[in-house]
Amino acid sequence: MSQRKTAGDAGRATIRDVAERAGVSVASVSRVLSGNYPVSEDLRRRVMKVVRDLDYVTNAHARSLAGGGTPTVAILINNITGAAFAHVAKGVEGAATLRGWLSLVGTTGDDPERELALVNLMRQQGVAAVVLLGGAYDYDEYQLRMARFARSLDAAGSHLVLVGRPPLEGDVPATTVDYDNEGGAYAMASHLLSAGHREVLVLPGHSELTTAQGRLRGAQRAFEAYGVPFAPALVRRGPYDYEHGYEAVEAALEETPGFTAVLAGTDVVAAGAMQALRAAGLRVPEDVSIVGYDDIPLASQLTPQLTTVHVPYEEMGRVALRAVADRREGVSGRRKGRDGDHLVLGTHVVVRNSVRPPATRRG
Amino acid sequence: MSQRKTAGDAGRATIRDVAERAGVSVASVSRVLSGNYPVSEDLRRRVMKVVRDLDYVTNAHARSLAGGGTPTVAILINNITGAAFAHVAKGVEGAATLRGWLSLVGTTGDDPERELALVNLMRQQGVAAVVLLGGAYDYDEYQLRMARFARSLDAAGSHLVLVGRPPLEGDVPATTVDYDNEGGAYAMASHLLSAGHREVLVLPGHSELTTAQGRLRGAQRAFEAYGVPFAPALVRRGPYDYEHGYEAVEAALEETPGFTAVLAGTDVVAAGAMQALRAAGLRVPEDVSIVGYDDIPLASQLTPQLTTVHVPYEEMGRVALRAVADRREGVSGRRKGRDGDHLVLGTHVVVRNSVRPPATRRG
DNA sequence: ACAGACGCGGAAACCGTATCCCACTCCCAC
DNA sequence: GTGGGAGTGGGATACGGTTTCCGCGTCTGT
Repeated sequence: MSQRKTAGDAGRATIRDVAERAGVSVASVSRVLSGNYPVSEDLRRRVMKVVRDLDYVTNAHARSLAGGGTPTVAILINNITGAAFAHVAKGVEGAATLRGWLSLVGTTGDDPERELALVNLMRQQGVAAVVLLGGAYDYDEYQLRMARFARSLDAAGSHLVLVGRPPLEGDVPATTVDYDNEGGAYAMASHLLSAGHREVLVLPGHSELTTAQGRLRGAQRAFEAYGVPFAPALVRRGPYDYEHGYEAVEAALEETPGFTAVLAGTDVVAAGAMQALRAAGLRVPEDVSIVGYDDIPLASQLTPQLTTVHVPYEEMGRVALRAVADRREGVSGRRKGRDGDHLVLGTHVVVRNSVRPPATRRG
Repeated sequence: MSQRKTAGDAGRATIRDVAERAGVSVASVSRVLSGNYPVSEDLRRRVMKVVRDLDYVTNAHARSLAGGGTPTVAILINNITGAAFAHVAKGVEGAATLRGWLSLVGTTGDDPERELALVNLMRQQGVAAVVLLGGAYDYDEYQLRMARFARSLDAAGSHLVLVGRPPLEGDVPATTVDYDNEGGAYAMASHLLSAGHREVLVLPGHSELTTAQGRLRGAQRAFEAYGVPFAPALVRRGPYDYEHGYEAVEAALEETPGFTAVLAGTDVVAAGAMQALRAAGLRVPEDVSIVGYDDIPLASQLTPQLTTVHVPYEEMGRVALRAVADRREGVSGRRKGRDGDHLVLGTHVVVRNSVRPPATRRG
């Protein structure tokens, strides 16, 4: 007596239990369930009945081990709570589910250690791809770190996808899905300038954050194009959050008043800025105009509704997953990774009603 | 010649590759890596060097199959984008990562079919628990469906956790993490009534949504306690979104003007309502007061900042995971599932500045 | 110096599934 | 009636680890 599991007891039913109970072989059950092999109608019925009776589901781990298995994509994100990247995650997850893929999610909380740990964890899981969301901090070490991730994942048959970050330098096996960050900032700043604003408070974000760098560059280019001097005193840096927007405006009103518009690096920053202006008794947009960036739902829910730059976050997520899926299909070329490595999506200004020409008050 | 994989080629390195290259047995490598067995320092060093050289990670599927493996919790959610439930997800994920657990995430998009498919998928994955987020639609079929999920998962050694929904009836193996929904609504409505408001526009949400039912009940109880008649004409139903808030107020201003306050079922609905009032030339809170529910970041970012009910969403997520983890430790009692089955967290009103006593204008 | 005990390395069984390959059956055509 | 072909069932094996059991070597105590 081999004393196997006393049937029907604890744990889940195995394919053997099903086979035994249906009086067929294990292989037949597997074939009925995977459906990629012809079986008689009678067999199918018998097996399916037992499957329903036992409420049997195949063990995904065993299945993956044996070669099959549902592909899984890992989503690594700083903070699920951020509206912008939640939308990207939604795009990835939605596209994944559509193809029957699974989505693992991990949050890094801006901690490089945790990021490393998570990438390794995902590597263990044998994920088809790791999608890294969010602007990166452009430390020296960053490029090396990411390159190592990329090669490591590539060697394990997986793939690294960077969303919303600039592409990696050199011949690194990674895909980047990006948006025209600088172009959006250029257009947004131009909008303000063409409305007549000349003294603009700029809140671009942290200087190490690649996203912030791009947005600032775009704004600068616009100022140059309009021949308007870019006053460093009117640039205030800080994190992409509500509090920063509030405090920056508060401080600017104190130290460098006279600006007629605020160019915020983010809708959330713009919201904080708007609140601070109100608290100081200024009206938006009558006294001061404000623009944001991202076009998250908040932008259209503020009063006045925010003129901002639309970024196709959810589509970026979908595109990222498609890139991975396509690459997985086209295993023919083997060592490719040439095209489709860097996808850039467009942005555009959404005009609402937080901008007016400046009141004629400075002299 | 057994013609195994030509070492160092495609795919990931196996434990055998490591063993071979280090000149030790497979078992030794496993022991070094899992660390649950004494090994000599020399062996450890030799193995670890090869592990680093090969950038080896264990195959999670194989490990799970063999009994070990990292526990995984599945988070099923209607829409990641919703701020409230994103916070719950964050709580679950954070607590999971803290314990070295993994988080799978799936979105159901309010589709029962997809929910079913996802629960089955998660069952295949052998997850330690399935956490279902969000208010439920109280159809007749719902209770049966959930009970089936619960039993099914329980039989497979997993567990169902309902967050933000009322508990299941009968002896169902599921855990519920809830908050004092009705109590919060009672307190919120009382706040409005004690400020002197008598004509209150109520936007409770969809009548089939359990969350909405609770919030409406709480409000009604408060009205009764204050001896204020609850006017059905001033109740407008609809989805929990910005547009509904806007349109409901628009319609109410047309059909049943004279209300001095809006009791919104959600902060987002409140935001819509606020916008509509402004569009109609009314000031908040001077002409009309508004209160929300949920206390998402948006609430404090609006102008004026919204008085609302704080719901400990992130903590609910943490509590949910802890409940699962505890249950998993305490396998001693075997057939328990008695206590800890229904956890209720408290809510409280957060007073900001969207409420004022009604202007003396009605006669 | 010898016996016993302890520590550590290695072979093999097993986890649950998919699949290759072979054998068997049934049917049809010659 | 028999041979061949098509179609279906079943046994064996691989997937990558973990773990148990066993054996050998060395250290210690008397």
